[in-house]
Amino acid sequence: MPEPLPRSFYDQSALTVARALLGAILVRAEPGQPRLSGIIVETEAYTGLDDLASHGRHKPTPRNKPMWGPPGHAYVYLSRGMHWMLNVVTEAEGAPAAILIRAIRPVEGVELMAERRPGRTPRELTSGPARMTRALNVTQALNTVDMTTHEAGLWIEPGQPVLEEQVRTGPRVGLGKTPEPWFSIGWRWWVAGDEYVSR
DNA sequence: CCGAGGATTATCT
DNA sequence: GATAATCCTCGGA
Repeated sequence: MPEPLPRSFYDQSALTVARALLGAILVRAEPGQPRLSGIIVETEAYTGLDDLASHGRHKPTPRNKPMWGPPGHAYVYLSRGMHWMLNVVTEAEGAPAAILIRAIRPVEGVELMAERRPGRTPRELTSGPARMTRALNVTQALNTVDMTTHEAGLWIEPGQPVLEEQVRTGPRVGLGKTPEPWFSIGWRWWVAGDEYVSR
């Protein structure tokens, strides 16, 4: 069984990590359940410094504090009062930055994912940040856990590298009234033509 | 197929 | 009190 990506992987620029995560395998292992996994096909980078779209744009608060924490840990928060979002913290401790994992292509445990997403087509199982967390049972309970070990049942393994010619970038999704240039900057990465990419 | 609007609640101003 | 790194349903074509 491959080892989780190490802390040094996440201790890089958020932009570098967001690109490098394409093709990696997100793994969810819960006691008494079959292992769930999928290939990461869509990511978004949020840096704190001057990024007016990022939760790390201001001071640390109870919610966004994990973004300042050590790289390789999870940052999970509730969006719109009902959807859990999964991020991986990047860059050195003290620098607020994280990657939002927006979509995966299911590999292992598709049956269980389907059970958790009743009435959905296969494509709808994990083709969006909240769809994915629902299929993988990622909730608040996983906020701040270390994703560089097997301990918490959530980690990322190396996968098949995605070639540069298959990578696309574009504006991040759902930013509302975020001002330019942050609204349109190409900090969303996805695999060209993959049906599991959101929208 | 497509766009509009509602759901639902923690979080921050 | 307003907002939110979203998803789903429904109505119209």
